[in-house]
Amino acid sequence: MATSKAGTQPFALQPPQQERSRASFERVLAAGAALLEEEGYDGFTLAGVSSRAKVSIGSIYARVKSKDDLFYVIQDRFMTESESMPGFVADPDSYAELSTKELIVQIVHDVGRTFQANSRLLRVFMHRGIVDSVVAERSSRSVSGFAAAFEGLLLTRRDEIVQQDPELAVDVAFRIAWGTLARQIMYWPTFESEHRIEWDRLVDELGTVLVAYLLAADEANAV
Amino acid sequence: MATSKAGTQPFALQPPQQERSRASFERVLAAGAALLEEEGYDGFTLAGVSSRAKVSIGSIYARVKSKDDLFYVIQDRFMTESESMPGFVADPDSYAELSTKELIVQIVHDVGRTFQANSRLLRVFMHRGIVDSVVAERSSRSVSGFAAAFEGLLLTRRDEIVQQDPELAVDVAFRIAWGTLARQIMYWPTFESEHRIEWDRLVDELGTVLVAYLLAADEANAV
Amino acid sequence: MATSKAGTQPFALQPPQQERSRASFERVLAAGAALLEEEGYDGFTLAGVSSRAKVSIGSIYARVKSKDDLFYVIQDRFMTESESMPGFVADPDSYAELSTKELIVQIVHDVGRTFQANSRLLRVFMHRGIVDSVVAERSSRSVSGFAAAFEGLLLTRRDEIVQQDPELAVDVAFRIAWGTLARQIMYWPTFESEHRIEWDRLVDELGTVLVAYLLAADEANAV
Amino acid sequence: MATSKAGTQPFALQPPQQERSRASFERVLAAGAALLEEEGYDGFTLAGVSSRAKVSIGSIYARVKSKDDLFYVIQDRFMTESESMPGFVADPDSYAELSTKELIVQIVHDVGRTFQANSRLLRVFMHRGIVDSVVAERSSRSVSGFAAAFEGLLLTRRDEIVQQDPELAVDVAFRIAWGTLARQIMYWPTFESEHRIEWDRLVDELGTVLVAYLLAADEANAV
DNA sequence: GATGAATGAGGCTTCATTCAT
DNA sequence: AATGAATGAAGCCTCATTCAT
Repeated sequence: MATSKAGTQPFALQPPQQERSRASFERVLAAGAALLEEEGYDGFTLAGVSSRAKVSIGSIYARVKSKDDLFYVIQDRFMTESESMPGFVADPDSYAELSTKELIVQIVHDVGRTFQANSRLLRVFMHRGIVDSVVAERSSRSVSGFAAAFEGLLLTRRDEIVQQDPELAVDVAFRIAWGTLARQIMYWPTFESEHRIEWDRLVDELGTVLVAYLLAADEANAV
Repeated sequence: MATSKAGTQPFALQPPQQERSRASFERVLAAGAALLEEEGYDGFTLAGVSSRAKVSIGSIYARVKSKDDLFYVIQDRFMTESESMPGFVADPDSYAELSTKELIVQIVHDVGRTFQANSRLLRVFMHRGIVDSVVAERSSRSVSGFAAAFEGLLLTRRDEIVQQDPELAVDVAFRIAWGTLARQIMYWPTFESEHRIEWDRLVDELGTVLVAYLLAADEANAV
Repeated sequence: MATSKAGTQPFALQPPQQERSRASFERVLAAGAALLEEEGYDGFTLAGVSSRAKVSIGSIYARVKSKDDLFYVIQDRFMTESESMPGFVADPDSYAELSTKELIVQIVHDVGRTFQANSRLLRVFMHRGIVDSVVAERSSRSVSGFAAAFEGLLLTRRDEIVQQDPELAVDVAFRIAWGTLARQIMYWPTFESEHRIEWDRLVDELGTVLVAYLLAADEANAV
Repeated sequence: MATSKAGTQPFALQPPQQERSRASFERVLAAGAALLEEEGYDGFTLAGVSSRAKVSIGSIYARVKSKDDLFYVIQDRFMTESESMPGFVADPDSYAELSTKELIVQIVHDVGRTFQANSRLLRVFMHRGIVDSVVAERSSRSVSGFAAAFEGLLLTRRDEIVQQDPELAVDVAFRIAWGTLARQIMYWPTFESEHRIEWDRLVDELGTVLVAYLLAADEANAV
């Protein structure tokens, strides 16, 4: 079982007292993220981050308790960046005009776009999440936020949902969209079925699935 | 041994006087799998396997080219064990009597049971699959086999599938079932939505989703 | 300083009692020599010899005390093979007709041919000789035999040697021929001077040198 | 540092605050060289160097990419030390006054002295040179430099050389001197002929040989 | 006698973390 | 405060030698 690190307090130990210091830690985070993207977790060494950021290892340790801790901060940074969020989280109001069916399809597309845009880093977070419960917990928290937005948005159309328990249904709907696409990204480009359907097709089809589930099969097929 | 993968397959010596040797390598594989289950990939060290199996490191290397290779053999062994296969793969004929709706529900349950029974090892294979393409490839091949069985079974009821492209639909259905459940296992026990619905409930609901998608919403709701 | 193994008794521990056993040890020696030629000393492992000779490691150890010992036996075998000897050692009488100058030139050519024909193995023996005094001692003994033949042959023309101490002179002559050519072989194909003169040219020139030294410069130049 | 060989050259960090670090790496090089001298290449282990230099293994790896690389650096250091160079390389001008015959004799003595003073390390470099082409290449380059100096010096007296091709002749002369003496050092103290003439005698005689070859036998004998 | 599986010491290398400057 | 040199535990792998069968 992975070591349970829940409860550690990972954020910056000292409030940055100088601008220069803040900027250099910022470089550390950027360098770390870049390294993770380019070389995966195996290439993420403190020596590498230090030399890439042009910040000494000692300075990194002044801000962060351990390598794991640095990873957590990078993950945090990533998760709060707007580019890493699906559109329906960043700007839910703009979906008001859509029909429910269109809304579902649109939301699924947002999820798909998010995964494609961040696949490398997401893969690294999945990788570590399996082994480090702090990472898993944080990923989970972030995704829960997305789930809440997703579900909130759909529940504004609660009357149209045909399932008996709409709360449950939208939760399941989110898991399906997120889980299925996450899985493709994870082993990308190795797909697990012989039919190597393309990403866009899969995203479209996921829309169909959720429409069928939440609204009605008839509706789904009436394209 | 089922799947023969030239080049990465273990040595497979002659049985005669190697009986003792075969038994000791069997202990190595068991020890390795146990270590992986209990401590994850980080705990999987040659020293650990050696001492747990009571087999010297040198003996392990007599059968296997490298640590990675040992991992592959363990993976292979796991993938060809019947306990690691969903029921619909091991024994597809016994599903003939079921109605299509029952069949779908049953198949999804099979998938769910497989994940629950093997969650620890599956998590390790996912973990390594992200980083080691041989592992990913093998996992993928195994899952492809399940997908083929899944799809084959559903396509015997092709007439009842309402989607315009039944081949695509059953492929998507498999990805949804597999991907969603794999994802839950991956971060187990951390779920990504606030609603911590239990595993069985999710499996049930997945059945509903796929029935709605493949057959019709009406059917799905007529519980 | 390399471990001094002088005094160990390296030859076959047991007289071969059966023909079959003798033949199999013969295969061991051949396999060992082939391995040494093809892969150098680093590729000379007992596992390699055993599998190549199709003789078990245990059987090898029945004939030989250690890996070093096996090497010694192979070296011995090589040194007593006629192919590894210069012509003037194998058949000194056939040089009787030559003029002294021709004799010198011919002898040097013999040395050159010997080195070229056996360069790979000779290199291995040099390599080990630096580190293992038993190997050095044996090489030395073998070369001493060649030296004796060389010197004996030249001393039949003692009257023509212009140096004051003909015994010394022919000894030096041999060292020069042997040493210079051995050195080229050793680092072959890396030569140590910018002029990459070819082997044959060097051999010719060595003849000239020795004629000049032993007979007279005038004689040498009167080609 | 003299010869700059891009790619294989050590890191060469800035002097400032690395003074301590430079000193410790110096200790590493000294310990390595001492180990090589005392125990040969087999005794040259990182653990040995580390404990002898009182520098951690990790620190060694901060300066050097691998064990081989450390060896190269030691070799480089050795080759650029003035003590390892024959006098005619370090200070060719001081030979201007000598007669050509005296020059030849003196140069050969220089070579002899170089070999005697550095026999242990030279033996190690020969040993590795057989197996590691980088070592061979570097040795070769160093010796080529000596050869050039040797040949340059002799060619200032080109008119006195009786051989038809003076360039070739001095090249051969160098090979003979270097090769013959290198060979004696290699198997030191085992000589290959029964006459165990002493080193100095051999060096003297080599002088005679080269005088006879380059100038004339008469000259050589007129001692 | 022959076999070859088993042993395990010993070698190289990496990298998170510490701490003197 | 910042630096980056130093540490050394821990991991993987090889192969000569032994010994049960």
